[in-house]
Amino acid sequence: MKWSDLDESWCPVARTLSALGDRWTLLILRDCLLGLSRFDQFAESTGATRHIVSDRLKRLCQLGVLEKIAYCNRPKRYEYRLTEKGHELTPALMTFRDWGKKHLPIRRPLK
Amino acid sequence: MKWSDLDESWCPVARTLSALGDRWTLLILRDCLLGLSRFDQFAESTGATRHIVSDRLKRLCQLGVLEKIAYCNRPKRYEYRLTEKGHELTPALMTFRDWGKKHLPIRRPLK
DNA sequence: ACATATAAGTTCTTGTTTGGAACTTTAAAC
DNA sequence: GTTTAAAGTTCCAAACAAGAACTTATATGT
Repeated sequence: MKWSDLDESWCPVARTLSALGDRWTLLILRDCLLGLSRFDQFAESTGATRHIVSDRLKRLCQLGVLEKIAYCNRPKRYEYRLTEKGHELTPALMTFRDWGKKHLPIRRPLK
Repeated sequence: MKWSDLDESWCPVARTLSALGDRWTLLILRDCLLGLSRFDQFAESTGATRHIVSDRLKRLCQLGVLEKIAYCNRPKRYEYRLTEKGHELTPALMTFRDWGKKHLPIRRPLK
């Protein structure tokens, strides 16, 4: 079964993961919660390639999780903002944050 | 940047997603919460290939999110159970469940 | 006027991951 | 001794990702 076919699943978790559960997408949403909103910021902050950032932002807008807003007209420049729908995912990211803090500590190289 | 390099990120969300945030992994954890525990059950329920199920179960055990327990000795057969560490991810899956129910309704074909 | 800079992408090539089906192993059941 | 079952592994083709270079539109400095 292809991943994208999960959007027709009876299970709401599967449908959500089909939409958001690939690599990078949730990381871009983390950035939005941290206040980032521009293409180059997402690319730098996440480390994803520009190609991926472009693809994920497009899909998040189609889903209504983000909205694309012109913040400058000449030249045309856009930023991306979480919608209410997008904000409703915050608790999941909080859970991942807490879980990571607790169970995946950074291994700092000893000096 | 490669996805797996995120495990060294300063950000706990990124570290968690590096561990669990690929396709299928969270879906296997959903199955565990629904009470499934065996290889073939995961393969059938998620729709992932056996190859992927094998890989993800291995990694979830290494992470300590699941534990592999023999439930039969001759022939050797194993099942997978959520650890306490694994159970702590439940709130994230609940959020995805609620979000999917609310925002991604199933489009049933009209008869 | 001309070169440089900036933001938001797109394109190209190469390498990695996934999807689907078939095969393997161990042992019980018919 | 053939079939069944669970839990994997192996193989190949197709889809996806990584990294770098290129594009477009405009503003800024010299």
